[in-house]
Amino acid sequence: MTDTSPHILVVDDHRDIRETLARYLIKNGMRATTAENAAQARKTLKAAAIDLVVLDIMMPGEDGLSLCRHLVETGSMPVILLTAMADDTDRVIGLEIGADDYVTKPFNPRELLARIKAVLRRTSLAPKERDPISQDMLYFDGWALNVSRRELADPDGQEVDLSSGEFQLLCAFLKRPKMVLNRDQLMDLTTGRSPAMFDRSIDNQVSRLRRKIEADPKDPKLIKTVWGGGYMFTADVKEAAG
Amino acid sequence: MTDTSPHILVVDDHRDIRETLARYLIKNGMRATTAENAAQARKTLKAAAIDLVVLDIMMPGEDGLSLCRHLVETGSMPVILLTAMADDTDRVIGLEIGADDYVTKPFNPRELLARIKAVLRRTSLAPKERDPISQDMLYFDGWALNVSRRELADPDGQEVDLSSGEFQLLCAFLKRPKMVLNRDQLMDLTTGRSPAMFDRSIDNQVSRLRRKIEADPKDPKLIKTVWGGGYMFTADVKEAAG
DNA sequence: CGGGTTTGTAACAAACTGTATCGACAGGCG
DNA sequence: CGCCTGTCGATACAGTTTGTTACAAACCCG
Repeated sequence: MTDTSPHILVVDDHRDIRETLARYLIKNGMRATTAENAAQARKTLKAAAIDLVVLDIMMPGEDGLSLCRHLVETGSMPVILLTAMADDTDRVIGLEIGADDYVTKPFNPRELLARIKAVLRRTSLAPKERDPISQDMLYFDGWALNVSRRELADPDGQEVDLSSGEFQLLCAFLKRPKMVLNRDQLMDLTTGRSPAMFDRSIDNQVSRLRRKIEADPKDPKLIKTVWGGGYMFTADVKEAAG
Repeated sequence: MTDTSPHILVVDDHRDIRETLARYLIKNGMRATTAENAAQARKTLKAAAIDLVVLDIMMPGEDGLSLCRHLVETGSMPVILLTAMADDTDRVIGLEIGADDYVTKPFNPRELLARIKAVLRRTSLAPKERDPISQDMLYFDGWALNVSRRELADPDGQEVDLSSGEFQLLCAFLKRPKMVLNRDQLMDLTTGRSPAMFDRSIDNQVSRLRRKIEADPKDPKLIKTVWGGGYMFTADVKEAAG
């Protein structure tokens, strides 16, 4: 699918995981090398032309995190992290130090393959032409929004589907928390279109969004209605750029 | 609709146009003052607290363009240009010197009102919080794409409707002209999602886009198919940031 | 408390987009 | 040259998304 088959380095201390994954990658037209700890990985990185590293951050000995940090800081080596469980702290740390993506164990090999392809795809585009990847996370009231992946996770880590419009509306709110936004402004921030005369579409989107993120849509805590003024997002928002 | 009604200065040498427009604006809850030439406009700007200027660039005496240039360069006074006819050169010049928007005569007052509101809306957001307005135009083979407005105009100046997906696909092509993009890359550049296994959705979008922008969709000149590789946009692309 | 305005949301319709399918066509190979 | 295989174009169709409409409820204000 790519011109020359990409070479992936799989770093994990579980033998079966790394071997199985390597075989799967090879079966799908890629080259794969494995390493069982950070030291071994460093050697391989010097010896071979690796295109991307898949790395478990929880390993004995030198921590995977520090290796990842090293890779990210030194060069432009793409890194995909494996994190045990959907543990929020790990996830956050991984993205904050600049990993290109992460996958939680136990992972679906097909999904990991897709993410590997996606990262290679992005890095294969000339840096000048590449879009700035705003791999940033936004947190509010226990929720986590991965902007680049367009994924929203509730406080329990459960994923919640958002339509395109709902996602844009939520982004608009999160970028301007605690600020009253009238319907025209929201229209501008989401669709960019000029609002029609008697346009209730924003109201509808707000209603639909509330149904998904409010504990009790009848008594909204996050998206407050400002009578005669518009809407306001009231929760604190914390952001973490990738 | 806004806290304090905005004050608009209408500058046009046609008496009926400026009077009618001023009345219309007042009827819709705004304040309006008129001026029939650039000199008069300058006086009014010094005397009153104007929020936005609607300016005809084709006026006898001091040219509207130079006044516009002055306003844009000195302060943060929003300007909406009135341009006679859908004349491409005028349109380009107006945006290049940094006008916030333009409307072509003969114009629909409702549309102008909507654009005034839109510009005020944007400038009312705190500068720090404001999104960078990428008021940029992309030109290719006689076509003009206004990215911020999401409007596409064909070589005759006729507007062509694009769906959200078609617009994103076209943007992806225009940002990377003369470059073969495979389906995975295009998927990444448009929806951002991981592509499904046997996904023909990109093919469909390409087909739909071709129907709209190719003179003969059966024999595409702009979006070439690269057999086994993907698609490539072949025309020259010129961009103009606003 | 009554009238007018604004908001919530259910129901509907239109538009958009992905999937499935078939036929056409390019390339590989004998 | 002719067949075969993988890829592409086009159509039809279905699921989702989204704007409009309508009506009830909430709200402000006198």
